[in-house]
Amino acid sequence: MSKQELPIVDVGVQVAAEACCAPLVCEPLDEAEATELAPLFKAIADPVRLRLLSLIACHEGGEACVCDLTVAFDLTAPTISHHLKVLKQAGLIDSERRGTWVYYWINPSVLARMSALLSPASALAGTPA
Amino acid sequence: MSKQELPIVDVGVQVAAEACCAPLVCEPLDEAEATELAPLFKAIADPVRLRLLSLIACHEGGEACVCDLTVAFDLTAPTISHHLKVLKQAGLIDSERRGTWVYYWINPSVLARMSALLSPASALAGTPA
DNA sequence: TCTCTAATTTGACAGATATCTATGCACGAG
DNA sequence: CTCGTGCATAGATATCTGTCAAATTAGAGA
Repeated sequence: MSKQELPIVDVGVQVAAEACCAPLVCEPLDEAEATELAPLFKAIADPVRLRLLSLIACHEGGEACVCDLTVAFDLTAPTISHHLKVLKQAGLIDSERRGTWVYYWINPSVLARMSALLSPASALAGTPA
Repeated sequence: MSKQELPIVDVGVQVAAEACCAPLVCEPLDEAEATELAPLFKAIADPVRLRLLSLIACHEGGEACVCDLTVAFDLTAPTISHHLKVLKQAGLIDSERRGTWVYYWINPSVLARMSALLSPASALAGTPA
């Protein structure tokens, strides 16, 4: 109990980096990493963009036309376009124009990186390496 | 500096089952789910809060005192307090006062849920269908 | 060419957010 | 009880964000 009373000030705890993208729970994020990662989460920190991402990912062929996406919302086309731009600038999706339509698909590696960062504290509980 | 000892702690372990919510890529999110999930990502969509979460998760004992956290930033105490409140209201962390100090620890199950949602687009990445 | 449709860009505006200073509250020590 | 410290809240403000209407760009077809 007395142990918990003491303010063991030891913030500089740098637990030897080893893994390429260590989960949040394994090693403290430095300022640079946090600054780089936060915009990724900001990009999906919106209900519309979360659904857009999901709709694109689940769409047949792994890609979706803007017209497919727009009809799923009660929002105007410019607004959908804006959200797609945010997702694209974050690197979460990419797009290509084919004739009249523009198609979007997700970038799985970025999503995987984000997932890994949040991955279970379980790794900490029992992982050897 | 060569701290190798891992703080293998048991932080209120209650890892959510993986099957609780389908990944983004398996099934389109409906509006209600998106509205519920977006705030979780919004909570970590900030460099300061990402680092706070990481610092707390990595801290010895799985919990950290506010005083430990404040010194890691060039921000005032009220600002840190504000960010901790945002994280807590999102359900990502919890806290308790013990004597003079207030301690924060992360809620692994919420983090696990978020990770699972973004989890491997692998299904999608390899499906030419 | 001219016109129609798909999608983006621009400009504007209400609402949210990050930060600070000043203040208040809850402890523990005298 | 009084004082000092750790932390939270309140209020103020500058900036960012989501949305729409209007204008613009790009391609298809007559």
